[in-house]
Amino acid sequence: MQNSFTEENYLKIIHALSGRDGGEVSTNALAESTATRAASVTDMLRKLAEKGLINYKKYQGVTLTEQGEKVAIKVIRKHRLWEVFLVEKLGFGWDEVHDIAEELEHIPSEVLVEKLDTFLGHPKFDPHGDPIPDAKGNLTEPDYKVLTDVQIGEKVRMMGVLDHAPSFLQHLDRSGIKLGSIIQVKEINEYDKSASVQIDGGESLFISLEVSKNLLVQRR
Amino acid sequence: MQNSFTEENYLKIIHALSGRDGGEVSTNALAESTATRAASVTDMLRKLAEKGLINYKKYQGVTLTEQGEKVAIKVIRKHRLWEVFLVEKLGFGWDEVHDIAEELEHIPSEVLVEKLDTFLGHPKFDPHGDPIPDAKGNLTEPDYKVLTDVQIGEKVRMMGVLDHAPSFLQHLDRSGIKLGSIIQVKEINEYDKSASVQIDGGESLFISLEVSKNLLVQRR
DNA sequence: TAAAAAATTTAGACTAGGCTAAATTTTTTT
DNA sequence: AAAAAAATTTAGCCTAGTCTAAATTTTTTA
Ligand SMILES: [Mn+2]
Ligand SMILES: [Mn+2]
Ligand SMILES: [Mn+2]
Ligand SMILES: [Mn+2]
Repeated sequence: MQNSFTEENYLKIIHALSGRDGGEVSTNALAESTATRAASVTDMLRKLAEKGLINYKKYQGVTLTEQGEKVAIKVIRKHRLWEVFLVEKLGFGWDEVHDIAEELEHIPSEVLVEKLDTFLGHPKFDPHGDPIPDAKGNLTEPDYKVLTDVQIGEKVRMMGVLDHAPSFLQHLDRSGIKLGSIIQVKEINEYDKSASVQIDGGESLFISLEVSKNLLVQRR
Repeated sequence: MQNSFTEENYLKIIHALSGRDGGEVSTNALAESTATRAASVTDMLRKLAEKGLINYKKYQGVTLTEQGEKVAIKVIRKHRLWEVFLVEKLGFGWDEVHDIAEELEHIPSEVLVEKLDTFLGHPKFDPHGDPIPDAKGNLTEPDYKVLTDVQIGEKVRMMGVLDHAPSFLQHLDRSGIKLGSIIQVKEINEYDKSASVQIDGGESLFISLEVSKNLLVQRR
């Protein structure tokens, strides 16, 4: 049978929280991410386990089954493809598309997704630098590093963000930092770990530790 | 407050059933169109009346209030714009898009609709020839006539369909009849009212009364 | 114009998802 | 190794939307 919006959201969130290692996700973590109460999460977990989408033993946390993983990845694929559409075709800013994609990701129809993918030219990454799973369900997370791990003097390329909040993305816009930007770390302040960086060889600017922690970059 | 998917569907269906004259719609008609039972319709009508979206007095049938009409027209606008997108941009056939648009029409976000409209070049009609309401909520139904009302010898242009069923649309595809086709009525059989017509000056074909009744055309 | 038929509403119940408060289990501290 | 704290589950309840069966109102028919 079909999965509901709510079930799909749970699966997607379990996928995100269990990380690349596929570790157990706690009831409380899910309650936080779904903005519901722990008791409600427990109910849903029973149902998802019933449907064979998660492995769940009371008090032990949950992981996705193979089947649950497949569903989660399909939702993620749709979410990211729609984000590309919204930015590339409709002209939305990267800070505006998350909530809309959160709805569009639940529109059923395999053929719709594949036609959309073709229309967009089979993009590999979404507007935030996140990888788009392919039609077969393969999702490979590139191993970028965080800007805080970059040495002084090093030049790296901006590849993505950890924080997807509109306020953070807008802050990057105002700082002139975007996907593909070349960032050279000039100096790091001992006191607050803020950094002085140069973007695309332009003028220097200061960025806080909070910002550095949320920038994914790649050595070139 | 926001209206639910279900509420939006009811409003849209009430709009369709009350026709250009805005007449009362019966509980049973709604039950049929929503594929629910009359008792369920009654419950929903109480709720919609409560929200000021319909005029409802027990046993009297319903009409849309001005506010309800506005909501219905917004949903119709979204439905038809998404259908244009699916056909023009993604390459779906006109027989394949209705169910998908039935879901997409409920995605909220005014700005999404307006950007989509711009992206599509402000289309005036959807793939079935139905008029698309403008951003202000103006919806003007062109007054086409049905092919059964066309005299022998007359040449008309195919402008739309009354039946939107995939099977009917596919039948038209196989017959080579599409929006914009020039149809000349050659002969009408007394017995079953089937007609012999010529499409775009090509070879003649027979169409049944059932087909003629569902073709909207315009004198040229 | 009264009886029969049809349409509609009311009553009572169910499922999905959610909540609060209380009970239970696990984990952390002493 | 208890006791205390934190996490999780259970119990009981709520709303939206749906259903069936019964009651009521309107419409049709005789
Ligand atoms: Mn979602
Ligand atoms: Mn994204
Ligand atoms: Mn719909
Ligand atoms: Mn249409």
